[in-house]
Amino acid sequence: MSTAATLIRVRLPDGSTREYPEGTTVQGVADSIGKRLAKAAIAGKVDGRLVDLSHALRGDASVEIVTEERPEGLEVLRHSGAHLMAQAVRRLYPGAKLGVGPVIEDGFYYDVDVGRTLSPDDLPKIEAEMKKIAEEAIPVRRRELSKDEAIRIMQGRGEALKIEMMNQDIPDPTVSCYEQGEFIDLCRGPHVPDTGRLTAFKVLKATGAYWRGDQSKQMLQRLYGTAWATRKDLETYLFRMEEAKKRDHRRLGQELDLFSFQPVAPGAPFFHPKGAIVYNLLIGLMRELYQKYGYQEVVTPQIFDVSLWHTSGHYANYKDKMYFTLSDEREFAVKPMNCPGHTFIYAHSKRSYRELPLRLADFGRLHRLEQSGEIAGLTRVRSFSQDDAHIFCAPEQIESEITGVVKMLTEVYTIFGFSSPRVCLCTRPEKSIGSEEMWQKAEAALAAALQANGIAYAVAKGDGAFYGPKIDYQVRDALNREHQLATIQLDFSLPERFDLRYTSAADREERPVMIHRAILGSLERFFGVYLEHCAGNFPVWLAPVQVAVLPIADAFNGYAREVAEALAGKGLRVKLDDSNHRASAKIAIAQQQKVPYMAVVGEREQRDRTVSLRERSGGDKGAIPLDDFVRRVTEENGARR
RNA sequence: GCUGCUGUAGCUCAGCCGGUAGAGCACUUCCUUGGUAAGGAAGAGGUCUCGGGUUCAAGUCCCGACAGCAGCUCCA
Repeated sequence: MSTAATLIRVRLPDGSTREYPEGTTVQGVADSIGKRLAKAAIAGKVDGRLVDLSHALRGDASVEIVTEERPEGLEVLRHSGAHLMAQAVRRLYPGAKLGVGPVIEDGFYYDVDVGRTLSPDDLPKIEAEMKKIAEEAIPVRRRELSKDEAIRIMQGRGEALKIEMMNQDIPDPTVSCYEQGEFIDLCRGPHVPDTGRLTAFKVLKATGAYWRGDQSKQMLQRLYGTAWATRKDLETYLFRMEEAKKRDHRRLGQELDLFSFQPVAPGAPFFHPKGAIVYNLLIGLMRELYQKYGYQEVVTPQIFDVSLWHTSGHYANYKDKMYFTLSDEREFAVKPMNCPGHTFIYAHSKRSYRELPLRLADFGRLHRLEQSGEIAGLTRVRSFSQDDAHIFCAPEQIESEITGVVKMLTEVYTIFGFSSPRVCLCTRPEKSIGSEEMWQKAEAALAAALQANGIAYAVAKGDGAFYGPKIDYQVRDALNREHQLATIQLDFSLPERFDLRYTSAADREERPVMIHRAILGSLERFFGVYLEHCAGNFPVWLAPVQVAVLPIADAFNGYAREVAEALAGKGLRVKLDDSNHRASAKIAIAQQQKVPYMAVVGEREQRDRTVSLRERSGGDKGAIPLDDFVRRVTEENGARR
């Protein structure tokens, strides 16, 4: 160390300040703090900017050491994982071209062109090569290069895609590259100091992906991988994935006999009796709340003359997703939305401001021709219904109406155990109708309503409906995955297109505003999301079978029938299992069907007029009097628990 | 829609280098009448998704259709 070295002041997260010679690296700072930290360090944060450990400090700065357990540390680890995978691919498939390799939730991917499609057999080979490179502990070096020089290097390596990126997307005159052994990649970084830091990773799958997500461009192979700080974390993650698979709603739908799909109607679910019970209970809940929140339910047609869709703007903006039919020499379209139909009910009579807000709800079946590759289980279907409603109101009622929707929605989500939703304000999309002022007014009104209710939200530019901006609600499920459910859309266009009016207090003809809103959203999608959320363990009020009555032997079938009738008499859903299985088999079957309560009856129960209770969560809960049991389940059912 | 993978009994799946189809569960019948996660036996059940092609011979190989699954910018 030169005696003339200038000292710089480094502020640490705990507020303390230390002095170091200028040029000290982040690793150097970590080393000076402690052995454990020095070892766990994976990157640094200098004045809030993520940098490599090898980053040399050139002046006073606040420095944070990022360890691999921290979210940023994991991100660095995963980004390096992507490089490691790319290096393995370059070693195994000479001439392979690299696309992009970003970090994603729980892992990373890298798009590569290896001149053919990769099969599942390729994955273990790639992973084995990655292990080899990791064990070599190759130092990772950052290089700042001029763009021209970087392009020359990439040309030498045949990296056509990287060159395209530099030419088209990177305006900066200099770029950074990361080098590890014979491998070099264009990358912002930061990265781990050497490949030996990668100890827990796995190559997960390979699929096709278009270069830059553009269908007209070449198809690359997207390799997915994951990396974690420790092997244990990796195992936990893989276990979590297995658990998620077990509660996949398509699988549960089959196992619990809730619904099915048939090739004759792609994207259109068939709800079996048990599934239909749940489906109708969801509708029942909403109907009850409609009463409370002042909605009126209507029933409207399925198909309309195309002229209606021309007026509404759907023909121009939504035609690709609509079903058409030529019948009676007249062209009709199957409705993809309820809104235009509702305008007819509104316009059927002369409306006064005294009637507003008019809230019309409709569980009508909708059909949308989603792209064949988009449809999946219940989450993306072509035939569905929504807990849909349209609120016709005066402009000055917008805020209070939206407040009302927000209140109702909170009540609903509480019932289902979805908490802290994320809210988005979606603005004007490219394909849309209505004037610019109209949109600005509508977007401002939604923002005002959100602010008035103290709701934090993000803006999703261009994600609105074609007729107006919207507020979307995303909830997190039991596995911490996000799902979009509620939507609240503001619409000044349809009232104009259908020339809707009301007479104001000042006896003037005014234009109402329409608020489109759904809380569960599509009932089909909600069904799927909730089924996964509860893993098929429906609460008592939603369970297709609430109680399974299980006689120990035929001799007690009579009493078992009495028990079943006592429950059914209270409107409860009961299944009497009078098969000749043994009690333990009957229990296993009911357990697998995730029935909340099992009432086992034998000689003792018959004598004492009790049932031996067993809950889905397992274990014999002992005998309770039949009357008490009926009361308990009835109460729980009514309370929607 | 595009790319890849898959399609065998009601369900989950096996079926080798092409030689006429198998298991477990479920179902039917019989035996068993049992106390908290599956008692035993017998039987029935298949146009191997559909349509073409290659072959002496196709569930198996090739082409096409349909359906399902995964993916299709979370921007170096």
